[in-house]
Amino acid sequence: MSGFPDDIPFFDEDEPAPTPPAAQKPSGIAARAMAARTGGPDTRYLDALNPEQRLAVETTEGPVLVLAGAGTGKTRVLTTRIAHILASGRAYPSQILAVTFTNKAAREMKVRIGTLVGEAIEGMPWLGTFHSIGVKILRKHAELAGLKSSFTILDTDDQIRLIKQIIQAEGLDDKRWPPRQFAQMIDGWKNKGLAPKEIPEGDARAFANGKGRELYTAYQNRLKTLNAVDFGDLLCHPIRILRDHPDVLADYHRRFKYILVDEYQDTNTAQYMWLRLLAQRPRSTEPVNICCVGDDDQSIYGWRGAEVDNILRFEKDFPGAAVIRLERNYRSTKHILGAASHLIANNEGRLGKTLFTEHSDPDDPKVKVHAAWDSEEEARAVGEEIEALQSKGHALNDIAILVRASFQMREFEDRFVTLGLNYRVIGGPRFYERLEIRDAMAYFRIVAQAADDLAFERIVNVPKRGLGEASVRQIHDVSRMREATLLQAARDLVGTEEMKPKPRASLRTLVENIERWQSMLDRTPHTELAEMILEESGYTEMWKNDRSAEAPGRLENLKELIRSMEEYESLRGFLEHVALVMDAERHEELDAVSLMTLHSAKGLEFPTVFLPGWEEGLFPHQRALDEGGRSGLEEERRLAYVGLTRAKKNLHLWFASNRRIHGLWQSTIPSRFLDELPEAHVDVAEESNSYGGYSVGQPGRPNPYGKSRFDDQSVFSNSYATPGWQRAQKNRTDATARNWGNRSGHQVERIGYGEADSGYGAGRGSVKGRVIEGELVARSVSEKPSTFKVGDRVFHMKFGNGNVSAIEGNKLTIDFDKAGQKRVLEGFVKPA
DNA sequence: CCGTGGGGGGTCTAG
DNA sequence: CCCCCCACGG
Repeated sequence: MSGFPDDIPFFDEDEPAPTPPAAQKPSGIAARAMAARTGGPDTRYLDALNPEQRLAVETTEGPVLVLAGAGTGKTRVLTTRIAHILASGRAYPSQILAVTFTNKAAREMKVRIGTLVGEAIEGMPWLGTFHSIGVKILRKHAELAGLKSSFTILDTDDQIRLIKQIIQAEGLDDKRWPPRQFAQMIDGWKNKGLAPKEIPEGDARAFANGKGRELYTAYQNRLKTLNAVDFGDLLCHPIRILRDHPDVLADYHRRFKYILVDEYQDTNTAQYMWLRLLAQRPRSTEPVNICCVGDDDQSIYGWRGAEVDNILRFEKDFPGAAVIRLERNYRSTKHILGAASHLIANNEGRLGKTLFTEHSDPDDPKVKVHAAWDSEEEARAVGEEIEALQSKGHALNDIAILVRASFQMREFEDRFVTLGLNYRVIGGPRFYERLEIRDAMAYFRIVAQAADDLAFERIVNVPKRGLGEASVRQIHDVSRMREATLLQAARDLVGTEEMKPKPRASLRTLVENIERWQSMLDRTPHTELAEMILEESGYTEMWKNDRSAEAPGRLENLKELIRSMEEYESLRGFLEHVALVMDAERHEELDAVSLMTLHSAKGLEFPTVFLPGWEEGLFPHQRALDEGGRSGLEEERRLAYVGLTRAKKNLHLWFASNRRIHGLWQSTIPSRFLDELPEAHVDVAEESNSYGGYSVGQPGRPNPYGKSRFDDQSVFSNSYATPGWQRAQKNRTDATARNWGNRSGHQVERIGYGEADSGYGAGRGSVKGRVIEGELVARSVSEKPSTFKVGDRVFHMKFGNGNVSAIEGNKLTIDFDKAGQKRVLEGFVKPA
């Protein structure tokens, strides 16, 4: 039995009242509208806009594409546009569909619309992320997807465990066919909106000896019996429902008078299909009032299926669309904008925008480029710089460090801990991904949704109650035999003699507890119930008895969990929230440096920004280059652009000549992106003392060069002429050349992070002049026909013999007899 | 049934 | 290097 009543009204409570907005209770917009009765409509909110922004706000009818560069007031336009639609009486709040990508963006929009129009935001039920709106649609029409409206949303962890079970059930070796990899494939298919029967034959064959499609089907079936969906389904199910049920679609067409999309450049194919379905009006000449806002230069989610193409072809998709460019930047100095614009100009395939600022101060500092010996040095120097700023009264809240990869954060954290400098990690290990939170949530889930077998499995022996693998298998057997949920199976099992007395008694207690909690669900305040569950299950007890260092923190987190439940009206609402959201705890009041990845920095701004790790292989990231070729490089460049444009005033770029990657110290080359910065806006910083702190050949850190290449740098002043810089340049060119050499057929392979030769090792051979990176990477995606074909028997130096199972450009997917499935470059295999 | 240690593999990045 | 998984022994 589901714990959720199926008749909760999530949908109809927001039907517009039969009276026009101006006649509603005099609050919020209505108040404004009424106040305006005497003298025309109150449109003071328009006064804060520049002409382009104002055009974007007032062009309410028909399709509109707003190309909004970084810092040009994109959010202001979106929120003001909504406010304008509301205040001018064009639509009710519930008739506006506004989608964002992140919960943070959705939250921010709600707040800002709130300040514009008053407190009427309760009535914006369709403002949210693609996923949260997907949930809403799916809950309403769950039965059309073969689900009950109480379905649970699995997170990545659950998803992988489920896939693992399915792979094992097929009798396959989950070592050879990693569930994780398959989960990514499924994700990829769902990003394209593909059901099992729609996936390309090649894809289907690429996994588990051709069982890809079968496994995908089995996975979907399993989800259905679990009454569960994964993230991808939150888009795919609604698409199918809207596509297959014209009456339902027509309903939404009537409902949504205006559609707004934030970050349109990040939409994937499924999201695009979803939007098209809702925006298209087949039997009507009425214009489609869709407004997409985005910036092709800030498209940084290609790796998870985003199609920049969606924004590039907007005008084709929506004929007669108005395209409005916002290029007036309010955020950054001219140096920062100059650097960013110059860098991004290296990309092809842009819609083209040039940011400018009218604000210019001769005292504005140029962008500074710094060199460090290694990553520890980098962290130390940045720490010192921040301390210096702090002592000059600079708020830590105004400082951010943006890294390419999360492993870079650790050194900064370590450093800040020793310095006693406050910092906060944004988007770090997420609150709800923590062990104790996931456990607690599993308890809540099984109570709210009895069919949630994954939740049951997770907690059946947590805390330890003597129900080990043997008992769990017994429960599983019964469940399969009776086609019942694990909980039902467990209930059946305790009534028999099949289990030994001890596990049976403890299973009985558990089942009875769960049933009792379930029966209380509707009549007990949910926070109270949640506390009760954690107490009576022995879960909090378990951590109280745990003497490890983390235990107190975990208890604290559990308290925090209960506390955060108070904001929600029911356990159900809360579970949904957690499945979709739950960013880490925010301590806004604390003055602290922000530490995050470049990806999570999009949309933010800080007066002072540090961008460490500008080295080849890290930024641009090797994997992006290997897997994405030229377009991968361009995406990395856009990421760099995003990073640069986060800064308002002070911008510091760093590279370290040595970095530890998976435990090994490797020497590195400055990022090619540093070369793409305009000298007019950049200073190479002279470090007064940052090299004094380490000594050459310090224990535990062998110095491959004997003497630091930067030892004598400080003799020279700010210029690209320092020997360190020049040597770094030379080093870079040489090594790029070596990579080039390698790629055309020598030892290097970069499958995962393994032991593969870094490619930056001993030099050999050289190519004169500067290697143009575009051509270098373009090779790996060239579509020239492979010399191999599917089914060929091949030999690889490292992995041995195998069969080609898929070909993509010059990359082959090969099922090796011993090593399993790998993707390798064609140059590394020869016919067997 | 549960804890430990060896071995192998590998997280860039949302929801 | 670090984490996860599995085999093994108590």
